[in-house]
Amino acid sequence: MSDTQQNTLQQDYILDEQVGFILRRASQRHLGIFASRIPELTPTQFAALAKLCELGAASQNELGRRTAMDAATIKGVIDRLRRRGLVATVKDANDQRRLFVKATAAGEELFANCVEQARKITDETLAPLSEKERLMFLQLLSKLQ
Amino acid sequence: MSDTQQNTLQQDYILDEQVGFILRRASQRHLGIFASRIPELTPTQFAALAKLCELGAASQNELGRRTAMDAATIKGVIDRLRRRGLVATVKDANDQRRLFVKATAAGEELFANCVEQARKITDETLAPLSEKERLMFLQLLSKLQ
DNA sequence: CAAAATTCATTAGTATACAAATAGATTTTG
DNA sequence: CAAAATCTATTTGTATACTAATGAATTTTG
Repeated sequence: MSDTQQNTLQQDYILDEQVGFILRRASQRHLGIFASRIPELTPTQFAALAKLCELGAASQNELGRRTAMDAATIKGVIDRLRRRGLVATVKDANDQRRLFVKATAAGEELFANCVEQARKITDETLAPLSEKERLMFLQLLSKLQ
Repeated sequence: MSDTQQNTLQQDYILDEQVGFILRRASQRHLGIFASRIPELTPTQFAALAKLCELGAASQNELGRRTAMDAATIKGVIDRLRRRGLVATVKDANDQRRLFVKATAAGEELFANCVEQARKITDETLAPLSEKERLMFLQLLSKLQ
């Protein structure tokens, strides 16, 4: 009876043990590491720039899809990168709907200068794990995408 | 020489393999699952309510600390929960700086009604993993908080 | 005890994130 | 080919998240 009552109020639901909560905390820690190592770009800005350097160029929405950002989000990210002269946009002549985006020389240079820190961000994020654990973790996390 | 040039431009940095990017994608997937199962609360609102039901009551900042939200964030979350009558706030008589927060009867009832779905959210998030993998994953993820 | 340091809550500003609606351009289809 | 469907980018609105600054209250310290 008292067990039933306790469950009605508390239900044995421990927030700190839920995967969503721990996922959020791990993300926060990672974002903190990122901000301390690459203060001039946010993780999403860096992702857009990195993917752009990887692809060469892409339409705005296509870039959003490749970096897991919806149309509204990628628009803001590209606007801010363009304002800083790190990317340039042109209307696609073949398809008037598309906005063609590419990294500028300054954007490519900034990306190149950040890559080393980006690798350290990955290392530092995974630092609490052994080499074996890192591989296992990345393998399991990848399944949850 | 061509190898050096390629590295200068591309640097072998594959965004999709970085832990931060995969972490963000896994979070996005989890948030989608959450929204589909508990549309009446955001994950942070649910976290605040759950922690409040777990603790009984707390000051606003204390609740923020317990749910990994900074002062500015928890303020917004509590404001929105209060507007909907799910929590109530009172000035702490013993410490005039503190704002005492507790769940209302409606808040406790909503939490109780959501707990079952919350468990399913955890299950669905981890569904791509076997039982063994889930334990391993949670153990490793917890180290990265 | 008084000054200094800390804590608490609030505010303003910036940056994701996503839903929903819109308008124009392109593709698909009947 | 014309209508329907889809795609692209934009806009609006809401909700985290964090930084930095502020003022009021409390605690610590010399």
